[in-house]
Order: sequence, then C-alpha cells, then structure tokens
Amino acid sequence: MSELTERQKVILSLVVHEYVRTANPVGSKNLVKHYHLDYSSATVRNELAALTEAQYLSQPYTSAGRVPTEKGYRFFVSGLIQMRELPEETRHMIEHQFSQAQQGMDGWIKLAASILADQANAISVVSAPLPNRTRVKYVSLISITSKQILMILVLEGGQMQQRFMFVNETMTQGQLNEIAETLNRMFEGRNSEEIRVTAKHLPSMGNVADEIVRTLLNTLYDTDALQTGEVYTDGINKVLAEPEFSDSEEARRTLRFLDEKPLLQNFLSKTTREQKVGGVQVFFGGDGLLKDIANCSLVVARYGMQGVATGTIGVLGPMRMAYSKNIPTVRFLAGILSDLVSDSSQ
Amino acid sequence: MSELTERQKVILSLVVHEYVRTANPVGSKNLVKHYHLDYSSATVRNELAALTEAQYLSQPYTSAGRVPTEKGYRFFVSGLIQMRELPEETRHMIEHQFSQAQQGMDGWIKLAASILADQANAISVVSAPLPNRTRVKYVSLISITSKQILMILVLEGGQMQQRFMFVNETMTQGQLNEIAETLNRMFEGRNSEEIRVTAKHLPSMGNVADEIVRTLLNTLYDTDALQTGEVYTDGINKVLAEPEFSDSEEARRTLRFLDEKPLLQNFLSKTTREQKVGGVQVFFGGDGLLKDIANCSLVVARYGMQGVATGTIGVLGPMRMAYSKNIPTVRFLAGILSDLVSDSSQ
DNA sequence: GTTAGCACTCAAGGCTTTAGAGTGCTAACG
DNA sequence: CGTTAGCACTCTAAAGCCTTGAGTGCTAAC
Repeated sequence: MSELTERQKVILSLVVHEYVRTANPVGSKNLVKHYHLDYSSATVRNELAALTEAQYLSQPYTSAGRVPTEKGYRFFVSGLIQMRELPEETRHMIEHQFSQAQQGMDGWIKLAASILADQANAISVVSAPLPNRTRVKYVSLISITSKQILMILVLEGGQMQQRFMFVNETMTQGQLNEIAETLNRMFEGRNSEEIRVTAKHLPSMGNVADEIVRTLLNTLYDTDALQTGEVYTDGINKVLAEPEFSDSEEARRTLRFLDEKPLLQNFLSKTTREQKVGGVQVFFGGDGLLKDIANCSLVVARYGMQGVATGTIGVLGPMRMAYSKNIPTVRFLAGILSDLVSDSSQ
Repeated sequence: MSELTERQKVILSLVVHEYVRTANPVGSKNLVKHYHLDYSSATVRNELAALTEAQYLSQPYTSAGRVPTEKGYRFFVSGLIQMRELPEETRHMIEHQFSQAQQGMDGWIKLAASILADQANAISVVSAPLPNRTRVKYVSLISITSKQILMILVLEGGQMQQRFMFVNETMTQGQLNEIAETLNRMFEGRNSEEIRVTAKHLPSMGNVADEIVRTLLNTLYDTDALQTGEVYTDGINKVLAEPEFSDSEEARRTLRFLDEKPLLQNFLSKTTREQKVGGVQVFFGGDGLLKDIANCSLVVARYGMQGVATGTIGVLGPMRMAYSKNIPTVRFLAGILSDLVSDSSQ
C-alpha cells in the first residue's frame, strides 16, 4: 500500500482521461505525444510499470497499452478527479425545461431522466421520491357506479395511490363524502401503524366504512413494502453505441439488470454507504455483488427532503465513463429535483 | 399476380416456419429432410424458384437458401398461418396473475407488458386506455398548504390527472370542498369544449375559483392533445438475443424508435387500417414509413371499450417472429385488458 | 534518475484456402 | 408433362497464414 508519487498520480489521471476518451489501451509514446509531457516515453514506461505493479492499471495482454482497473478508477474518482462543472448556459437550459414541463412529480422525473441520459450519453435511472414512512395526507372517495368506489389516497411527499373497490351496499357520493371527511379527520398525517391501532379501538361505522378502512390499510401496507418506488429509465439506446456493449451478450446482461426492478430498487436503496463526492456516490462494477453489471459504474445521488421523502437519480454506464462530467450533472439534477420536492410537499 | 398452387403454399409455409425457427436461409434438401416431404429436393427447388420469381422469397446471395420477403410474410399471415393458441394452463396462469395484481390500470398495463414480453420473447408495447374525447368524471381539490392546491381530475375511462396550483388568497379545505362541489355539479360528464362554453357564460365565482377553472381547462387540453397516452415497454433485453440485433447498430435504431414516444404514439394510433386478423393487426417493416424498424414487425390490437376508452397492446420484434403464437397471445391479453377496462369504467 | 536503443510480443486486419450447402440446368424416367 | 437424379458451378463462412505496428521490458550510456 505504498503511496504514489505526484508524477504517478498525474500519469494515472492522464491514462484514465485518455482511455475514457478513446476506449483503447493507452501506451507510453501516445501519452507523451498527446499531452506534451516533459519526460520521455521510457520514463513514462517505468511509471506505468509501477502503477501496473500496484494494481491501478492492467494490460489486456502482454505488451499492450494500459487500461485502468477498478481500483484505478476508485482512486481517480476519490482523489485525482477534477470536476468539469456544467456550463452556465446548459444549467439555464435545463432549468428552463423544468419550468416549462408539465407539473407533477411524474413528469419531472421523466424529464430529469431524459436530460441526464442526454448529458451523460448513458442510461439514466431515476426513482420516485418515497415517504420514508408512508403518511396519509388526504383520502378521497369517488362513486363510480352505485356499488363501485374509487379511493384516492394522497400521501405525504406528493405520491398518490388509487384503488377500486366493489361493495355490497349502494352508496351515494354524499354518503362517501361523509365517510371521507371522517377518515380525513382521524387519519391525516398518520402512517399505517398508527392507523391500524386507531382503527382497532374504534366502534364500527358500518360495513362499507369498515371495508374502506381495510382497503386503505392494505394500500398503505403495499406502499410501505415497496421501499424504493417506481424506477424510470432512459437512454438505453445511447449506451449501445459504446464499444463495451458491441458484444450484444454484454448489453443483454446490463439490460436484464435494468428490467429486474426489485434488484435495481434494492441496489438504489443502498445509496448511503460507499464513498461520497459532494452528495454523489459512485458504485463500481455493481459493488462486486451484481455480476450482471460487473463492467459498469453507477453515479448516483439521493434527492428530496431527508426524513420526509427521498428518491434517487443516477447514471449507469460503462466503467469507462466521464466521471468528471457525470458527477456534477447528477449533483445538479438532484438539486433541482430536491427543490421541486420541497416546494410541493412542505 | 398469378395464383399460387396448393403445393407452393405449403412450401411457403414451411419456409417461413423453418426460417423463424433457425434464422438461417432454408434450402431445398434441408426442407425435404426435415419435414419428410414426399417429393424430391429437385421438385422443391423448382417451386422455390417459382416463389422467388413471384417475390414471396428472396436469396441473400446467388445460390444460397431462401428467406421470406415482406410480401411472403404478409401472404403467410393473411392466409396460410395456422394459429397456435395458448395452452389452457398458460391462460389460467395469466388470469391468475391479473387477479392477484395490484389494482389499477397502471399496474395492469405493466403486468400485461411483462407477460407479453415473456411469452413472445420480444419487446412488448402497451399504451394506456384513453377516453376518445376526454370527459370529466370528478374533480377533487386538496389544500396542501394555505396557498397551494392540488387538483385531482378523474376522467372517464379511469384515467387521472393531477396539477399543483399556487394561489394568492388563503383557502381552507372547506372552501375548496365547496368549489369542488360546484364544479362537479356543472362539469361532470362534460368534455373540454363543453366546459369552455359553460364557463364563459358564467358569473365569476371569485379569483381562486376562476383560476381553478382555468387550470382545469388547461389540463383537459393537455390531455386531449396527447392522442395516445403513456406507452409502456418491456422485454428490451429479450430481443437483443435475436441474431438480427447482434449488429448493435440495428439494435440501436430499434431502441431509438422506442424512445421516440411521439413517433410510437402516432404509429399506435393508426391501429385500425391495415390487415386484420381477428382484431389483431400486423404491421410489417414499420409500414414502409419508419425506416428505423424496417426489419421489424408489430403485432398489435386495440383494447378497451369502443367509443369510451381504448388503448393498444402489441409486440415488436424482428420480422422473423413467431406470428402463429404471438397473434393469439396479443389477442388474449387484449381481451383481458378490455374486460378490466369495462369493469372499472362502465 | 533519465533516456536512447533494441529485441521481442501479440492483436488486428488483410489475404488465401477449404469445405459445404445450395443452386440451376439437363437429361432420363414413368 | 411433371418429376427426379446427377452434375457442374457459385459463393459464404470458417480456418489458417502473413504482415503490420503499437507497445513493452531491458540494458547500457548519459
């Protein structure tokens, strides 16, 4: 675990930069020429050998150029990286798009996914903000037919759930309004556990009302169970252009991972540990656990209001990705989404 | 345009079947051996030559096997095809999954997309059912903070829209309830045009109420503009396994098309013309218009209640797809979705 | 510590060869 | 006349071979 010299750090940075740019193993001569280094290729060769020895770089085959290893990327991102902030005009452009977008969390999330995929030229992954514990904000009951009821549940954090119910007694909209009013008085701001307890110690308000409370609770349980909400994805076609996905088998594995929503949700829910970079975290190679994305990195941040409702936004691409651009982009978009969440939920 | 003989039809069917199975150009000897034909390969060769002459088949290169042309597939699907209905148990399994699924159109659509992608081993495309003309079923106003209002709009056909509003005056939930009640009395069952006219001839009910009506109208307009609703997609990774997508450029073009929601919506909205097969339609090669999917077919059906709310469900895959299985599958799922729509909206 | 020089390695791309599947045509057969 | 066996011909895909060139490690001199 010996320290690297300054020069070695510089060279490691250059190798990462060059490899990200060209996707080809980078050699000593090339490096000297391209970056006008003031020492010779032989010197660089010695340093490369040292970096390879220390496992920051590897060679695809004997006597080829060098490629950063996972360890190399980790070191680069955690220390050497120089962020390339988004240009002012790009920021304005993005903010403008949000200001014009159809209102509502759903639309914002899709917009964020689309913008991120575009900026990073990779797959973007955005999960909806979810109340950390699901609390009821408002219940609304709507009579669809005489024996059919639509329950709309507005939860803190702006999320909504709907359920259809079939009941045995005929109910008018007026009667439903009354029930809804009662429920709102009792349940507003409560979570599933509190509601369950309250409801147990309550005299029955009639068959239908009981049925409604039962359905409401079930809906809350469902919501609680889904720890990370809906996950939106964009930019799949972008990443197929990358050489690491020209092998369609490789591409399939990555896309399979994206379709496995539970896996993805579980993975995103871990967004807290791992190294942090100004709120943005980077997972390399599926954290060693998910071999479907062993060659990919995920740059991800949590957005929203801590303790109220949070979601995640990130970009998934080959490990050879432009971290110095993607990290600021994710950070910026997470900030925008956070503002939108707190505007609409406090 | 001379008629084909019976034998030619049989042979065309076999070529399609074999090519769908193997993805390799199929030759005369192979055909005779595999299907135990009681005439010789030379005879088959003559027939193949005739079919090629008539443009039902083509040769990738001189003296290779035959491959069905678009015309060949069209003819096969419109006349020769023998449907392979879903086995009883598969149907039950699917119905069971729907009965257990989280209620609500959203969930059903995703489930249908997932099942279809799985059954067809291709990309499934499902659009949400949309009222042919958007009519209001119910308006609900919810006070989020004292100057912020959430409007929930339930439309006929089960669709929902939500909007946040910022207003200048402080409004209590009680006041909002009153306004909502008035709006429901006036607007229930009306579409945007009718509401616009009604609202114009109305005395003002106060600043906030006017603002709410304006927002409601805008929301309706937005909804009207989106002719085909949200489109869900599943099974992208499945199709990458097909040899026609091993060229990643080809795959990218197809996926690009899927990301172009407007294109896709526009295309799905054409589901009415073209050849019909028991309610299911088949588009070959993007109908000549969309060259991004020139090598793909789309098997698609409209579901829902005619004149009330309809959506589309379909499967997109290489033109070399298992039509005899996919068509019944799409038909079956469209039926299930139709039942669900009519259950929840009549 | 740095650098020039040199022999060596090895993938990538181009070229050639080979094998085999498939064709079209002709002539014979019932 | 439709069907079939036989045969010469075509053309791809796969395998093998060669060449090229970027890149290396090592050594010896600066």
